[in-house]
Amino acid sequence: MNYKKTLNLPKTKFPMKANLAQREPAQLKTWAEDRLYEKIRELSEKENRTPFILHDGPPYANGRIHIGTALNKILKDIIVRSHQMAGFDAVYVPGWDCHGLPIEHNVDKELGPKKKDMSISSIRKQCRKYAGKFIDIQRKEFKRLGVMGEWEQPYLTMNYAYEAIIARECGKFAANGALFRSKKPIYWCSSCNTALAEAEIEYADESSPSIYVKFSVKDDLTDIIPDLGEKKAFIVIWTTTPWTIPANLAIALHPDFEYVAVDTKNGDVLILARELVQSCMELFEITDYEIIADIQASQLEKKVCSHPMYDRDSLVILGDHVTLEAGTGCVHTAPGHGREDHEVGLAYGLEAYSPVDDNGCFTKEVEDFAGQFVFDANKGIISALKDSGALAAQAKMKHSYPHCWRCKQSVIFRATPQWFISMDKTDLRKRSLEEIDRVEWIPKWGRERIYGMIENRPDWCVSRQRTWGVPIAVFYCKDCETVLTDQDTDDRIHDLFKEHGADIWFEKDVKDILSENITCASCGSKEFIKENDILDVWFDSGVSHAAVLEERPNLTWPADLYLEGSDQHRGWFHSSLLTAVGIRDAAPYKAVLTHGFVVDEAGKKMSKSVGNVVAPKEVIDEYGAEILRLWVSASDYRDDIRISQNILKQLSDAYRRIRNTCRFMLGNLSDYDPDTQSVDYESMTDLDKFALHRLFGLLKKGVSAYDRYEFHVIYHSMYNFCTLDLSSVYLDILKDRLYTSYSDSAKRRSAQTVLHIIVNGLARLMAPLLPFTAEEVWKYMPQTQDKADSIHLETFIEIDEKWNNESLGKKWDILLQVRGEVTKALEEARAEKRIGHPLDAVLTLSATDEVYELLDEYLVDLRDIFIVSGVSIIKDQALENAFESEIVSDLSILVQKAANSKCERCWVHDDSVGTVDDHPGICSRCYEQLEKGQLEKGQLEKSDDGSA
RNA sequence: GGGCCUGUAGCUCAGUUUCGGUUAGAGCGCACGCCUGAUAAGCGUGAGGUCGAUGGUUCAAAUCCAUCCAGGCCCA
Repeated sequence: MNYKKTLNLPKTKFPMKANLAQREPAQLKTWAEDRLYEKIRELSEKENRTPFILHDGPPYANGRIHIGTALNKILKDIIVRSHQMAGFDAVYVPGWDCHGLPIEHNVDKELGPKKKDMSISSIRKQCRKYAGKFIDIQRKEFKRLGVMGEWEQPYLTMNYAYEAIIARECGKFAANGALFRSKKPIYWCSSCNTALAEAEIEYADESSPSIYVKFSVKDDLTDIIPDLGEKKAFIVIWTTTPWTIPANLAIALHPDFEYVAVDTKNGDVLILARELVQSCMELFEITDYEIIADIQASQLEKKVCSHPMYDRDSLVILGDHVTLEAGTGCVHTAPGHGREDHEVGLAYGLEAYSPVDDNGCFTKEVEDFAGQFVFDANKGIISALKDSGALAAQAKMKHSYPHCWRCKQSVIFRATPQWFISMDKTDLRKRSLEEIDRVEWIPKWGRERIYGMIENRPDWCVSRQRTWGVPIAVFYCKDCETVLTDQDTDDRIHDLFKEHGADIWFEKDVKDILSENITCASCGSKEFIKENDILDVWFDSGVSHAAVLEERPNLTWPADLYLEGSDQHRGWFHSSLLTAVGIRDAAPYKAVLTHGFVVDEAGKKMSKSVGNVVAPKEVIDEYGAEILRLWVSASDYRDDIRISQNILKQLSDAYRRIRNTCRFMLGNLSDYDPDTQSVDYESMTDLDKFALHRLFGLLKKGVSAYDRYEFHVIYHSMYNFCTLDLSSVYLDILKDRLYTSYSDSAKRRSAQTVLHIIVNGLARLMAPLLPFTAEEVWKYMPQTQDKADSIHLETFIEIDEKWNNESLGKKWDILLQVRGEVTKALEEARAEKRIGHPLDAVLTLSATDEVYELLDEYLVDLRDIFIVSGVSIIKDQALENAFESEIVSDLSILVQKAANSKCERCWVHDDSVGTVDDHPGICSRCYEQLEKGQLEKGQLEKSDDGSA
C-alpha cells in the first residue's frame, strides 16, 4: 500500500519561483487599480493616526535614475512603510528640483543657434518641457522600485504656486535686511558676454606670461630689518595674469611661513619666503646676495606698499591660501579678480575692485590702458613695469587655464554685482548653529559636519545670471541701489507668480508691477530697477518646507525626518536650514538621517570611465526590484555601500531562502482555519512555545530596529530566524508531526497555530522591506475574518508578551546544544557508512547533572527533537565507542543502527511495525493516526468497532 | 592641502561607544556528505580571519592613543 497518500503533506499554490521581474509590474498594477495608497490614507484618517512626515528631498529632473537615487528612494520607502505599519499616518509626497543650469544647458544644446532669436519666455518654456519629460521618466522608475507615495501630486519647484513661494521667501529675506547686493568675482566669458558657472568651464593648457613684480614698502621697516639703512625694501610678488596688476589692492603672506629680507647689493632689499629665496635669485639672475633679516609674516601685516603703476597703496595682509609651490610666497591680491583674493580681501575690508567691462576691456578708470582687451594689455603692462623698474623677472609659463565651454576662449575672473544673504547681519549663522543642536543627527557625526560648514561658510551668494530659474523678484533704487521693501508689492508678485508662473517677471516692466506712488525709502527717488538675475536653485529646494510642508494640509512643519546622502550637509540640509532659520527661526526638520554613497565591490566610486557602474534597470530586469530592496535592507547604509554581481547573487540566494521558508509554512496551513482551529498557548507543546519565544525575540528586535532605522539588523535577524530557528530546527522537527498526524489532531493544530502566527508576524515584519513578497505571502495565507485586502493596510503583528518565555528558552538552548552534538555524532556515523538518514539510527546519550535532568524531562520528545528512531539516556556512566562532546561536558553519544523495521509511513524504525493486523508495514502510532484521520473524514467503514 | 567618515573571513553583518579581559562570532558562498514526503527544495559536517599597517600605553588591545596606508563625501 502506498501510505504517502495518507500523509498531510504541504500543499500550496504559492510559487517557488519568484519570477520577480514579471510578477512585480503586475502587482503594481493591481495595487494601483485597488487604489491601495488612497485606502491607506483613508484608513489612517479613520483611525485618526499621528502623522509621521518624511519630507522628500527633490532629485534633479534630468536623466534617468542611478543606483544612488534608487538607494535613497528605497530607504525613504522603507521608512514610510515601516512607520505606517507601526501605526502612524505616513504621508509621502515626492518632489522634483526643476530649475537650474544643467537643464538650461541641455536645452541650449538642443536649441543650438536658434536660441539667439528666442525670447526668455520661450526658452523657459522649453526648459519646463524638458524637466517635465524627465519627471515622467523618473516617476516611472521610482514607482517600479515599489516606492509608494503621492505620485500623481508630487511637488515640483517649477509649479506656479511653488515659484510664487520661492519669490515670497526671497522677499522676506529682503524685508528683514539679510539680502544685500555686493560685488563678487565670477567666471566671465568676454566673447559670449556672459557669466559662467563652474560647470561651464573647461580647462586647457595655455601659455601665459609669468612675471615677478617688486612692490616698494612705504612704511618704515628698520624695526624689522635693522640693517636696512638707506636701502629700499620691496615685497616681491609673482603672477601669471599681468592684466590684474592694475586691480592689485594687496599682497598676501602666509601667517605661518618664514620670510626673509635679502640684500641684493644694488640698493634693493627684497622680501620673500625663505624657502624660495634660492630659486628666485636664480630667476632674477642675482648671484651676490645676503639674507640680512628673518621676518615673521605678522610683523608685516597691515604695512603699506606702493602700487608699482599707480599712485595707490597696496596693503600687506595674511591668508592661509598662500603656498610655496611657486612664486615668492607673497601673493599678488586683486579682490576683484580672484576668489581667494576676494575672500581674504573681505576680511581686511578691501573692495572687489574690477575695472573691466563686459567685453573684457579696461574701463576708463585704468590710465594708459582704458579700452584695451585685458589679454592684449598684458604686453603693455609688462613693459610699463619694466620701465618703472618694478619688474624683477619675466618668463613664459604653460599651465591649465579655464576656458568657456561654448566658444573655447579663455575666460576671466571679474567682479560683478551679486545678491547675497548675509550670514551675520541678522545673526543667521548664530541662530542656525543653535538650531543644529536642537536637531537629531543620525549618525551623530552629521552634527559636526554641518556645524563646521555653517560656522565657516561665507555669505550665501544667491544670484545667478541665468534664464531657467525663479527671478530674484526685487526692485532696487536706480539712484542709491537701496532694495525696495514693500509688503503690498511682495504680495502682488506672489499672486502674479501663482497665477502665471515666474515667467511673468520677464514679461512685465517695472511700471506694470510697481504702483506709481512708490518711492525709495532711502533717497525718495521714484525710479526703480527690476532685478533680472535668478536665484540659486539651492534656494528653490531650500524653501520646500515652506512650499510643501506648510502648504499641504496633510503634512506638518517641521518634518519629522529629512533623509539624503551625506553630500547634502552642504546641499539641501544646509539650504533648508538657512531658509527656515532665516524666516521662521527654526530648523524645518526634527531629525536628519544620512546615507553613504554606492561604491563598487572594491569600495571605489562608480564612474563610466572605470566601467564599474551598476544601473538599477539592469538589476531590476535580471533580479527584480525586490532584490534591489533586499540589497538596501541588508546593507549598513550609514557608511558607503557596495554593490556588485557577486553581492546581488548572494542576496538573490538569500531571498529564495526566505521565500521558500514562507512557502513551506503556507503549504502546511492549507487545511487550517485560524478563526476556528487555533490552539491556546497553554495547550501547546513546549517546542511550539519555544518557537513563539524565538519569534518574540525576532519581532521585538525587528520593530525596534525599524524605529532606529537599522534595517540591516532586521534583514539579518529575519534571515537567521528563517534558516536557524525555522528551517533547520523548528520546521525540520515539525515535519513528522505535521505529515503523520491526522489533520485535526491537537498536536497538528498546535503546530499550525504557531506556523500561522509566524508567517503572519514575519510577513508583516518584512512588508516595508519586501512589499511585493510580503503581499504575495499575505495573499496565500489562510483567510480570517479580520484579514485586510492588502498586507499594507495592516500594522505590525501585535506581540503577545506571554510568548516571551525565558525559562523555557534557557532549557531549549541546552537541548539544542545537545542536538548540535547529536548531529556531529550522526555525521561521524554517516561518514563511517554506518547510517544514511538519521532515522536509520537509535541513540544512547550519557549525561550528568542538569543536562541529564533536562533530557530525562523531555525523554519522550527526544526522538522527535533529534529526528532519530529512538533515544535512551543513561546517567553518570561511560559509553564505549561513543562520540564525546567537546562542548557539553560529560556528554557522550552512542549511535547505533536501528534494529527494528522501518515504518513505511513515517519512516521511523519502531518495534510496533508488524503488529497491526491490517497494516503490517506501519507502526502503531501511524495506525492510530490513520484510523482517527479516516474516521474524521468518514472514509473508513470498518473502523467502527469501538477501538478508536 | 583642510573638514567629516570608514576599514573585522571571498560576501553581508555582530563584537569597538559608556566598561580593554577566556580560543574574535553568525549566515551566505565554497568543499564534502545525507535525503528524495519543502525537490530548479531540505538537512548535516568541515575548511576560511596576524580584526588595514606600524608604533605606543597596559599584566592584557579588534576595543585606548599616535602616525601611516587605502577608500568615500564635502571644501580648497
